Amino acid sequence: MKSLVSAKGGHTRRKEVCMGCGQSTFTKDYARGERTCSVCGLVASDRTTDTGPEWRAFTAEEENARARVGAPATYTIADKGISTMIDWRNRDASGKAIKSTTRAAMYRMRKWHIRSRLHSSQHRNLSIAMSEMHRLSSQLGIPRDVRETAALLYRKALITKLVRGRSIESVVAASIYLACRIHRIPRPLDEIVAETNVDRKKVGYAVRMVVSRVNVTVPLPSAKDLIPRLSSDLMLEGRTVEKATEIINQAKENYVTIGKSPGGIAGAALYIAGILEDDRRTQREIAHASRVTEVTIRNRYKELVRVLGITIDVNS
DNA sequence: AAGACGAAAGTGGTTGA
DNA sequence: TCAACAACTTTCGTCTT
Repeated sequence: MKSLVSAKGGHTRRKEVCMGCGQSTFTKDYARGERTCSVCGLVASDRTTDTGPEWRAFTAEEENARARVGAPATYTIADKGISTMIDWRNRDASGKAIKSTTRAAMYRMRKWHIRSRLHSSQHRNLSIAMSEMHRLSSQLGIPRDVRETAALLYRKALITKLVRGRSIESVVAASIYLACRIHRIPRPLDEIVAETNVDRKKVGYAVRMVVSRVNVTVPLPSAKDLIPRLSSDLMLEGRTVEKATEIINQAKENYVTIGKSPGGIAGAALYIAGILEDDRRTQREIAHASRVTEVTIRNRYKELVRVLGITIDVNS
């Protein structure tokens, strides 16, 4: 995790070298308002900017009521009533006739002006939804092609009058969730819901509605799809990932994956692969990354070892 | 001290009447 | 709509490294 963050930083301007140890890893401590070097502990500055909210909230309702961030929805609602109108008369401000060349340009401008305006309530809805979708998918780091699928799903849902009586946000969240699954990069529903202001149940219901009413086949999340994400979170090596994939394939052939949570299977496969390839992670680390408990990892791993007849070399 | 193990009781979601 | 059910979680004590 830490090294991922530091590896990402392409901002050379912001890079600061610690005067104490010569390395450049600083962490902010908001509780004390200090920036300290995480290697040697030198306090770099004692005036940290707290980027968090200045309010406190004790319930989800309060959180929703007080949060001031979110989609700048007002800018996308229709034209916000401040757009310019282009007159149809071919006269300039003083009433003189406009030159023919200018007239042709005016004609094109009018055409596109009208086309760009939002006509029906559906367009209006779509406009709001798309801005929300943009916000949510950016927040979650959803790739472009998946966004396209999500947008398409939403449009289909809108046509089948599915959004009526439901919040736009919940259907948007559902579309993104399903698009991720279609593209075989499943995200846990909770992760998506966490970035919205709607409750989980409503999003879950919207997911069901979209699946049943919109004509799409959504593959069930499989353990194999989770491997890339998990292994990058755990910073495992290539051969370990390959081994884990192999284990999952074998597990599928032996029908031990049915009815089990994909996270558990993927985690267990990575755990075994880690031991076999000498690229070991603790059960706790894996459990945390794959969003199941250590116990589940243990159970799946025991089961996989038993069914697949893998012998674990203990002295490693 | 940290990690692994497993038992037992509790929880949320699916299935079938 | 409700109860049964399997999978999974939580909790906790014990053993191993």
